[in-house]
Amino acid sequence: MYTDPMNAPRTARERARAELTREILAAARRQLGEVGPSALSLRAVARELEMASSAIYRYYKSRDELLTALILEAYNDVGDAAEGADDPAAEPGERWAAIWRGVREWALANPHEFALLYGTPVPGYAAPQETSLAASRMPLTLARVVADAKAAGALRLPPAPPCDPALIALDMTELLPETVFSADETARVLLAWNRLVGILSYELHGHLYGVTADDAGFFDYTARVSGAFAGLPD
Amino acid sequence: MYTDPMNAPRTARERARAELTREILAAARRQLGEVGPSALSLRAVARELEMASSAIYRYYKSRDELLTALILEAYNDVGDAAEGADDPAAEPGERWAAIWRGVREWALANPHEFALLYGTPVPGYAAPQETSLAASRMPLTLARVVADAKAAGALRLPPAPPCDPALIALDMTELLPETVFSADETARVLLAWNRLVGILSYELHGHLYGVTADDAGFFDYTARVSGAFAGLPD
DNA sequence: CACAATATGCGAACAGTGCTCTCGTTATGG
DNA sequence: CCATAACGAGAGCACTGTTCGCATATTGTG
Repeated sequence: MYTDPMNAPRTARERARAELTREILAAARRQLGEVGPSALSLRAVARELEMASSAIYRYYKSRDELLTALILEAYNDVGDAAEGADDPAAEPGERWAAIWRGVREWALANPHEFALLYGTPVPGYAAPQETSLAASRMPLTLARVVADAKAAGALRLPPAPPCDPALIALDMTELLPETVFSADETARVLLAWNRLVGILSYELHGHLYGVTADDAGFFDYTARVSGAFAGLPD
Repeated sequence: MYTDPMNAPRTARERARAELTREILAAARRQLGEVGPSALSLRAVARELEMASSAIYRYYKSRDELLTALILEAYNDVGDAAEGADDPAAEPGERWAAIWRGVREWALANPHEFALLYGTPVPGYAAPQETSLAASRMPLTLARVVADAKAAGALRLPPAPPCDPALIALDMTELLPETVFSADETARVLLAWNRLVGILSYELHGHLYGVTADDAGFFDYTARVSGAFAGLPD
């Protein structure tokens, strides 16, 4: 966790507050890993920390705010997993597959966090700006592979129905300044991102039961298909 | 609702029981449409029906069982939407797009039901046999378009990484006896089904905010891309 | 240093929830 | 006709998120 030196806690009280805020989040996260988002109980978190349940409200205004903090953390976690799995020196196809596998491993190890991010949204959550930035880290890691391949002149887009530029609002050039993406390329990357999350949702939520015989293998196949569609060579 | 004539209610009590069972489900569904799965309250359902909350338990053993009944109903609903949107006499591409649009309209009109089916699973979910049959209706509608195109010799599979047959457990021939699907074709249909659900999840859960400029248009584009990948002509 | 302002922790309380159990009442089948 | 089974109602249990008032501890300031 990065601490802004300008806003560093100066008094003992502020220091204790920062620490307890993190401890509450950590306890909530432990509980989340065990019981899932819908069963996350503020009172149980308070019990684990041996404090009154009402004291939690000095640090988080509501259960939803605590969940939002967990969401932010989880977005950064999956972003870390994606970026950590990427080896920029490798071949595009290998980079792509490694990122996909990295995200899958994170999702299998943290299914409740994954559900928190990509499953049914919790009742009254309103994604703040900070969240959308963290949320973009994982898909950006995918996009970077495509961008690098394009910069190297290695992008090979297989034929497919074209995407009307008017359908896309996202300006990829803002996020990856050194590359210019066409609407078609942007759309293909978006679909790859959606595919990665979609296939993991299916696997984690049991929709592939009796359908696939080898989930890991089918996942790798899906990664290859998506990579090829996004224009990665071989 | 189909009533088995062999198990038709014979006594007044059985008749009342069947009716009340349906009324409870209907009230639960009304409530589901308003507040979503996680906030569905058994007691509120009982209030709406002006009965004691404990009386509900004579008809559904638990809240989860009531939710399971709602899941079954929702699977059949989306199956109805898909089948109802399909015009077997139309061109494959048109059939495909119509089914996709039909499912999207259902999902937009019933977001909580959609979340119930394809979002985070509720606590103790145990999908009975009946559920998986109902769940297969929508994807089967997609598969039928591909099967018919193949039977007409119109299937044009664009090049893509091959799918190892060992990865697939589903035997499509069991579901569509008149056509023989290769593992590759089966995989492509599976991915199309996953794509349809995935893109709708993104749209409904707000993951496309600031990304797409025209959700309906992007959805149609996604349908075309998926149809082409599944081998539908034009 | 003294003091007012503020931050914090606690316990009680409120309105909910799912669910169980008991207890009369009512309908059913032998 | 009567024992049995089903049923509805209500009380109660163990929870939940959240609010409120009160006591205590820590501040910045006069």
